[in-house]
Amino acid sequence: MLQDIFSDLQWRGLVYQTTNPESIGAWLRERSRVIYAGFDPTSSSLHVGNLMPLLMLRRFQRAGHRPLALVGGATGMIGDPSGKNAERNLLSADQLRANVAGIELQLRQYLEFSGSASARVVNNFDWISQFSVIDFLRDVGKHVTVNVMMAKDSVKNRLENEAGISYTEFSYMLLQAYDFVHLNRQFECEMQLGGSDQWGNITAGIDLARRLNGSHLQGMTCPLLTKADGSKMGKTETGTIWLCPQRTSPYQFYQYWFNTDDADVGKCLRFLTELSHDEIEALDRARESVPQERQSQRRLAESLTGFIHGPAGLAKAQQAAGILFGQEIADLNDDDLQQIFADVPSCTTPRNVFFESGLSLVDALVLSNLAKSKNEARRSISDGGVYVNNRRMDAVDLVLGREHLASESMLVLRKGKKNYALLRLI
RNA sequence: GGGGGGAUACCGAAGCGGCCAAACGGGACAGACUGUAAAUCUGUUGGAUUUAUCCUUCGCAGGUUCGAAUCCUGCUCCCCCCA
Repeated sequence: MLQDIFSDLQWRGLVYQTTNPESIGAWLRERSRVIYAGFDPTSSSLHVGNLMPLLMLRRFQRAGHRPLALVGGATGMIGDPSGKNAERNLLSADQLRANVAGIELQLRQYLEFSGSASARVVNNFDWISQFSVIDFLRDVGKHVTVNVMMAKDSVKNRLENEAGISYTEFSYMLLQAYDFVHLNRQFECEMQLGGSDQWGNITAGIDLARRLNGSHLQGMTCPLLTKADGSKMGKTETGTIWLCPQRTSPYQFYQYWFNTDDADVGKCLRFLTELSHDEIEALDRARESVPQERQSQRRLAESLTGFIHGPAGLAKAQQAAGILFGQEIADLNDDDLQQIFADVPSCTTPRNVFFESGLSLVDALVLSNLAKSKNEARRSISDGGVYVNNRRMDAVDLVLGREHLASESMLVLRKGKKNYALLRLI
């Protein structure tokens, strides 16, 4: 059951460059194709920058094609010069192995591995490591002229740059080109996807496959996911937004998308969700008429968090969002609180003293570093800026006791809108 | 080497014997408003406290004085001009 995926991709603005733009839609409708996209093991987790190719593979899979996710265990040892203006540091073999393992695990989680269009994850180390230098130079290198390689943007930019390009990174393109040839032979893979910076590598693969296999392969690139101000999506002042919950909690992930600028959210909905055209257009209109409701951002955050962290992760993120934005905290247990406030600093106080004589709110604020001095703590309280379990406390002489606990052994202090601290009894 | 100017709180900057914990501006922190935005408005901005008071702070160390950020002596550092 093939769906017309190409016109959907065009509608979403996801088609940047393709081989044979006028016939590729028909080519895709003809029969189920095997389609590949590569993932660099530069880290042990995928990040927001990998979402585009990952989601592209999923879209093709849903439309009835078979996705092939390639982890660059071999190419990662070399370093892709595309889109980089400086030579990369080489990763150690151990580091790389760990990264490959982490990424494979994630890919398995996000693609479908059963049914007629079941996905496959491959590692190019498996075939590239089999090559001897002589074989590689004779069988692959002989078919590519340096003239063509130097004309590719990824190389040209670096030749013009005074930092130059090492022979190692210069060779990268040949490895990726050979991957396509190999996947074509072994899995009948006929199409490669990538970001717009991958066009040179993709076409190199297509050329090589024509010479070595006599086959006519296809390529397609997506636009890069950038914000209206030109900066990259998926980075914050505090760093990269990762897909693994250990590095970026589902809550942080949800918040990242929820805070998307109005100017960017329409593009994100098209690029990163599988919502219907009707729904996306309805959200566009809602953003015009009732921007304050932030429907688009909410839907985007829900869709992506649900996809990456599952329904349970989404529910936790939403619960955390509600609580961190002022909902009163009650009837929770230690585990829930710990989850929600995972990123919030905590402090401790002895249980027996707390139960016997209590702890003054002023002392608690100083203890938790929410206030630098008792004076400052008092000031904040009388300003109305201090909350316990999200309920405003305006009595300067308040003493905290058993009745203020939010769960078995914790209570939540807050100063101002967003400064939280967890107080735990030990 | 000679002459002149300066060092004040998070930053800039006023104060030049008591009314100085120190004007004003920025920043920061709260509150209101708002769309988890921006702008705006209000309050706070050395420490302790029973909010009245005490303690510490105006480059460093001494001194004069009932009283010093303010006057005197020495020291350290910075800037400018002349050689």
